[in-house]
Amino acid sequence: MSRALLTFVLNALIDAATVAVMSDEKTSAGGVRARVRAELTAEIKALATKQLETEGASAISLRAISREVGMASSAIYRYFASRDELLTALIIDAFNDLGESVESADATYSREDFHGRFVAIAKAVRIWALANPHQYALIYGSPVPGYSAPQDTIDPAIRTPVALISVLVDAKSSGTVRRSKSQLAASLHGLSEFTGNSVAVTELAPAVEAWGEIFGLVSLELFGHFTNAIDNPEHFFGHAVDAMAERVL
Amino acid sequence: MSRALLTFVLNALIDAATVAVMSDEKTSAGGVRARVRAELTAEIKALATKQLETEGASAISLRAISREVGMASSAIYRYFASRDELLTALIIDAFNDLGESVESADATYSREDFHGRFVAIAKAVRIWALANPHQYALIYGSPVPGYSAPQDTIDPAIRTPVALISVLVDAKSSGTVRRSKSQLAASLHGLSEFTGNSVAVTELAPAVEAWGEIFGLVSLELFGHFTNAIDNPEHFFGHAVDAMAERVL
DNA sequence: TTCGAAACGAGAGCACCGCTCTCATTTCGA
DNA sequence: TCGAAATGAGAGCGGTGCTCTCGTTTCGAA
Repeated sequence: MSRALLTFVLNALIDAATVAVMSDEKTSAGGVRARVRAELTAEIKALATKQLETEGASAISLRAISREVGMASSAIYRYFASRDELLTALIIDAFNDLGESVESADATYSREDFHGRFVAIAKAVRIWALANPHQYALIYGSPVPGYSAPQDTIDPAIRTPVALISVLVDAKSSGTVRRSKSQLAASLHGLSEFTGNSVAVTELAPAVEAWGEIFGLVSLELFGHFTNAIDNPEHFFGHAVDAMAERVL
Repeated sequence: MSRALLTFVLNALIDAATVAVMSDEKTSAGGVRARVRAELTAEIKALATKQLETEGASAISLRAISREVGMASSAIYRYFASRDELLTALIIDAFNDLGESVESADATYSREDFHGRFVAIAKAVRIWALANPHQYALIYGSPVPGYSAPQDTIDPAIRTPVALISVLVDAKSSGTVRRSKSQLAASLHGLSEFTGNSVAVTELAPAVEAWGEIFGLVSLELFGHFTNAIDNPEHFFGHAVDAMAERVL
């Protein structure tokens, strides 16, 4: 059930990944030129990633990259039409990287160990965020002013919340799950349909709340809002995640 | 009890607000020059705020402001030593603005209506965030690369979480509050001391979790991570906040 | 195999940006 | 009164994203 869900999402985003970066894809054929173009595109992205990891997103400069790659600043625009497009590529990579970490953490637990899977996923998010703070800020921090997420980013983006909901779907298919008391039909209808209606809206609510709390706690810690307030964030996060799992499952 | 706590914090941040913006305060005396300097400083900040609200933080440009205020681009640096310093001033303003909204929402409920106060505070955060998205992103979004919050910002920053905890402190002083099961002494010791040890660490945990969830849900909604997932964020948020209040109080 | 179209790289240039330095002028306070 | 401090203007430095043009290279279809 959730396996099918996951595979569906995975396929979707593998498709998205192989799509060309420029608006009009020029990487179609397998000529020599196409290969060197792919290599250069990858090199540009790698340099941008290095800049991101060391100096942060705002330090990513197309001119600096063009200098490092050894070509004129104007030539870079043959590969990425704008700085925003480069940023979008990095965002997709970051979402996928986080998603992979989360999925492999999930995979280390028995499919029936719902509590273990839930906790593992949550902790994987935090660990990844601490290890890749700038990437985390890039995907979960404030979006740039007029930035509206391109279609290509949404499949990678939902990978992590989908992993979390999959645990719920699996738990639902092999037992009972807690359900919140309120009526939420109006709010979570779409999400319930996403699970093939296998999870009712009332059962979904605590999971969405938990996702909000996971994201909130990680962000608060990473962005420095817990300094001088919480002495041992890892310890506290572990406790909180435990409590969430009990609430959700 | 919490009243004292609040007044303490309030006084601290009023002090902070009257402190001069430049590192070496030049606004000491009451001469004509001092007055015009204060006016100009305010005008610069107002223009920056306008830019922030319309175009976002990244669009704030000292040169553009100097143009609008009608002076040379270099002269602006007599009032704010750097773009970062201007940003910091806006951050402090935003924290205080949010704090005021939260506190006045809190004040509309009877001091003994802990549930009502809790819900009101949480909803005030969301309402303010939706009304001031760029300000919210400025204070709760990704911090700029090497940005470490100046001392002046922390008092305004804790205003909102303090309001939330104050509800807990008040509830504690006039009844019982739920306590989480785990041992958290190592993590929340400092925060407990902040409440004058009137709230035990085990009682504090759900409140911090709730703060994380409030912040997480608002951020996810505001930054667009709920699009196509949650049909009625307001409705859902209301439900979630209710659940939180029951958990905390 | 030829040849035109597409892709490419370089260079110059535009309009910005944050920030610094110098220099003349104004204001203030001892 | 007079010197020191505060202020504003201007020029300038080094950087940014992005565009346009102009040769050159490569590719694929005729």
